[in-house]
Amino acid sequence: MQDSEISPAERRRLRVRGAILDAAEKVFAEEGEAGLSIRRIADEIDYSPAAIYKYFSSKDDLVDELKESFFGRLLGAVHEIADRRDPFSVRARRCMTGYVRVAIEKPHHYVAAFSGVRADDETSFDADGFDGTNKGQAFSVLTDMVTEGVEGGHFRAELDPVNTAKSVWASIHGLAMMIAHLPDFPATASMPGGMQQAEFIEFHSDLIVRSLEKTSGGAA
Amino acid sequence: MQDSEISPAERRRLRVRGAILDAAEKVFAEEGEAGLSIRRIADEIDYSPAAIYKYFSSKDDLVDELKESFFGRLLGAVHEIADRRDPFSVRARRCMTGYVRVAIEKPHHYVAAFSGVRADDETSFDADGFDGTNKGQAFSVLTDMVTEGVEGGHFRAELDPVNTAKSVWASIHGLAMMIAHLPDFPATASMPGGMQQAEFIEFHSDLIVRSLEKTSGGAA
DNA sequence: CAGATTGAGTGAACGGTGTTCACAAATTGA
DNA sequence: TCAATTTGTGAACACCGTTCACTCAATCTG
Repeated sequence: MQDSEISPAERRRLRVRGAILDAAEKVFAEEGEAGLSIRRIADEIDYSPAAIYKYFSSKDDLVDELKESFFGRLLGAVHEIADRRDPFSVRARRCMTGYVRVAIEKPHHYVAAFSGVRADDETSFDADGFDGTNKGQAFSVLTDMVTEGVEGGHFRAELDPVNTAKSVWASIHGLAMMIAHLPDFPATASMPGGMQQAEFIEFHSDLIVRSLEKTSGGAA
Repeated sequence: MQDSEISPAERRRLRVRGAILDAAEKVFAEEGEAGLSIRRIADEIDYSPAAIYKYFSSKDDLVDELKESFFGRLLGAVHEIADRRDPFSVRARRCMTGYVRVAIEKPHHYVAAFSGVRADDETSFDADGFDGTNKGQAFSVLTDMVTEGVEGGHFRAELDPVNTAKSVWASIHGLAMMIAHLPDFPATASMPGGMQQAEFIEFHSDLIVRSLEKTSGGAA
């Protein structure tokens, strides 16, 4: 593993490429996709707009890389939670709350990550990791969790892991989107004892897990 | 109710305004917000781009009207379902399936309707209709439904209507967004007995209702 | 009816966007 | 040292939303 493997030219190239991505990331996080322009990035790194096209074939390409890397971080967070040795029921809940929490840390990223998926010809949703994309892997974490829940007797036996995982994902995705778009979605404004954001995320996750569990009964 | 109330000039103005909205609606439905430009609309109705600014103060204004009208239709559909005299449990499920079904009829509209909400300073989510917007009303339908479910003994008594309605809304919103972005989200591609879209929407709605119900138990 | 006033519609322009292209400068390889 | 490849640039193209001075037709008023 000698770093003399890559020439100084390549290293310099990677550094500039990184600087472009960093500048883009910064602007994107603060002002979203709308505020991000090639000329703005160029300004930020003191290059001419045209220079960026020596590193990225189009703005979409550049933005796609931002999205993928964000999704990677999101996936990492969920994985990290899923791998913990907590009891299943708390682990399942934490997967969901963790997903939402990380997702809304960068609202613009999360929203954008789902905005331009039209291009994907075949994002097949099979049971296993398949298509190496981060999105695919995030999904397989969910199917694994459902399978474990069913096999461990926590979840209803008739639940199909793939469809159930999709439903669960849709539900937490919905909350993440809601909060990303209207940040004070959970805050029940005029209600004195209203829920804080964190509390609401837990409430929502709890409802989802409940919908899968065998025993429910309102144990007041 | 004599139509001589409005002058021919006003009528003509309304007709042109309508033509602009119709043209915009058509382009928007087919190509989304990205494909919609003032010049494109102007072309479509054989006017100059500048003419449109005699009817709308900005493109955002125009698009906002498209969104609001779409949300109105969505609200109408859900209301219509909520008012039916079906047994509660099927009515509750139909509210959700209906919402998703109508939402994804015009994916671009639905996505856009949630995209630019940042401006709303105070979309307070109280228990009642409040803020006359369509969004607000759609929400109140949900709180009413939860309240009815709790009072009727179908739902767990400890559920707070406002928070529960928000959670339910987030869940169905998530599915609608998923399908809007990746249309074959439910289709389990490589799985032979995979679910069709309609079937999956019902599955998802069923899971949501189950999370609220008192009795669950896996009655296989 | 004549004249003044309002409003609709226009073409041209401004500043912004993503992107391309011919060209200069610098770095690399022989 | 000379050739070749790559990096960076400035100017341009086509598009965007928007504005503004302008024309022309319809309307209201005396």
